[in-house]
Amino acid sequence: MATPLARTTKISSNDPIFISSSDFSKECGIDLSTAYTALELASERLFTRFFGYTNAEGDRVKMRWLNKVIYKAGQGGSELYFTDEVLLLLREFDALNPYTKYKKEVVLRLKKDYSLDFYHLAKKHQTMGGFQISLDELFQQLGLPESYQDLSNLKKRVIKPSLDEITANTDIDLSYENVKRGRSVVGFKFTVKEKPKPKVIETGRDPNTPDLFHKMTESQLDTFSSKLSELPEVQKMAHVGEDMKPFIAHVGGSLSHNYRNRETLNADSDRTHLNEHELDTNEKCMTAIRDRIPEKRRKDAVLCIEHLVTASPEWDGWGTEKETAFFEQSKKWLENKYGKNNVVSTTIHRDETTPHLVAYVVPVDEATGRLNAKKYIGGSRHTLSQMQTDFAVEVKDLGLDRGVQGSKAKHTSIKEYYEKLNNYENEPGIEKGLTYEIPEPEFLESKNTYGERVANAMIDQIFDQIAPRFDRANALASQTEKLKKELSDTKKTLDEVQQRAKPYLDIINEYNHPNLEKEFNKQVAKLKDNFDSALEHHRFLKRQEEQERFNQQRELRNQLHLEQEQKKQLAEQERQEKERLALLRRQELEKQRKNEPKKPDNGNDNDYSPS
DNA sequence: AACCTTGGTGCTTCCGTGGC
DNA sequence: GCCACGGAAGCACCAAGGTT
Repeated sequence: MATPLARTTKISSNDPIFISSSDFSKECGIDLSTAYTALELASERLFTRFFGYTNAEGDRVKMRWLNKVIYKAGQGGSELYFTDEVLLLLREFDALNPYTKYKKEVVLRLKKDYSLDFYHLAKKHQTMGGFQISLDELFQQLGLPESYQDLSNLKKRVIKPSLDEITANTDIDLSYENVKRGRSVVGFKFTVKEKPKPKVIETGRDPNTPDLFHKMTESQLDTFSSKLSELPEVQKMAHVGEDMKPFIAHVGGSLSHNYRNRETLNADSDRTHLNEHELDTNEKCMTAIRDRIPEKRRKDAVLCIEHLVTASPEWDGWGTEKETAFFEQSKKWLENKYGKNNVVSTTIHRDETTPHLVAYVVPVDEATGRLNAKKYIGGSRHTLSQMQTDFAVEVKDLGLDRGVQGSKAKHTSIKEYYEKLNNYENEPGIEKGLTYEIPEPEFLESKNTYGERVANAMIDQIFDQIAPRFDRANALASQTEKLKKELSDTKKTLDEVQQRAKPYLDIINEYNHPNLEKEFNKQVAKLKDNFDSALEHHRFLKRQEEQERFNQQRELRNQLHLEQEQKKQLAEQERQEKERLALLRRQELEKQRKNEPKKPDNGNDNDYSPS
């Protein structure tokens, strides 16, 4: 804080530079209550510090920064008296000496006692890639106490912590190695490397357009928005300041999304050129909003209303003249509702799923000149609902109807949408978690070395695993596009089918009348009765038929039985007749034998005759 | 006021290694 | 091969500041 003043004013060692506690607390970002003590301590430490150099004659010169410090108890600050040599050096070697020009943020981040000294040495030798320094020189330059003659303590407590802090908090990586003579360390070789610059998002917008939100990462934007709102200059522009802080941060974020100056995941960059902005940059838009907000206002006033006007994705007007008319009528409706001057700026987005219009409205009541959002969108919980109904009337001629009143449908907020994108691991089909193997510590390996090794191994493994997931994500995106097209084709087919079916559906609807239904039911009842009678008759006939069939079968059986009996009788008669004939034959033969004379026996064996 | 965390300091112990 | 020295690691203690 003091050195810029010492550099730029023509003061001598007798002129003090006054640093107040309040300035000190602001600059260092600490509470005012602790700033008094901190300033006193800082002054004390600076008073004890010295530096050295070799003059033209080759003599070593040691010099203190300050020759006097006065704590002004009554004025809440300290008076610093720089030595003439320091003042001279600051003035004359300003251009060559980077030490006095380091950013305050860098200086404040270096908390260790010797970090700043090492940082200074490193920056001085950065272009050469590093520097070598003997132990004696190091002790002299840093003003190290004798206790650090123990090299282990010097490394452990001075060099390593300082280098770690510099590497973690500044724009350079600083490392070191021993310089030995025999086995003794006689100095150190420090290596300085510039860190790679942080990546920026290329938005493809006009490079000639100056823009506060251009080429920043998401976190940078957030930080910037927040910091911007804290700047006295911005607060001054905001007339009052305090209540503009969150407002500028919020609107800044909204505008950078609106003007596509930040990465917008749900937008198709190929269609971004189709977007229309009433004011061509977000900076102009922010200025216009700010200019419209009255200087005198309540602390809790609503400063701006962001409107989003759209219609169902299925509407057939998208991409036709109807779309243009829709947005024109929407704007006209907003201007009628809020007054033309209050509708500060409008934007049409055509690069998201459904085209929509975004309008920034400052709710100034023309009658009183005051902010009065309640007049337009407050008062009753039905106001917004009524607004939807009014708007529906405005665009009814375009074939649009009001949405379902009192619908419980819940939109996916942008936050939820992005959270879902980020939590892709929970999606089905996506592998969960990243895995990595932690290497085993080597024998006698130090914790620091092992820690670095583990960290490097984990980073390598995680990168290896992330890369294919990116590929898969791209593949999924392409698949999604394909499915979207299929869905679109299916919708077209469905529309065609509905068109074809329409005449039939109309006929059905035409006959869909209560009396017809009664008649239909009557006819059905009659038919049912007829059916029941017919069924009964059918059953009767069937019973008769079965009875007849039974009778026929019985008759047949009787007849068969009779025939069998007759057969038996005939067989019996036949047998009796045979027996009678046989008897008659025997009787005839007996009679013949009795009547014939007796013949001699001539030994004829063939002669057979009964005896 | 008690407790915890962080950073600094002094000291000891252990082990590897270069010199003799 | 012995030994003194350098370097690494860890313990104990203290002070200051923050948290509960």
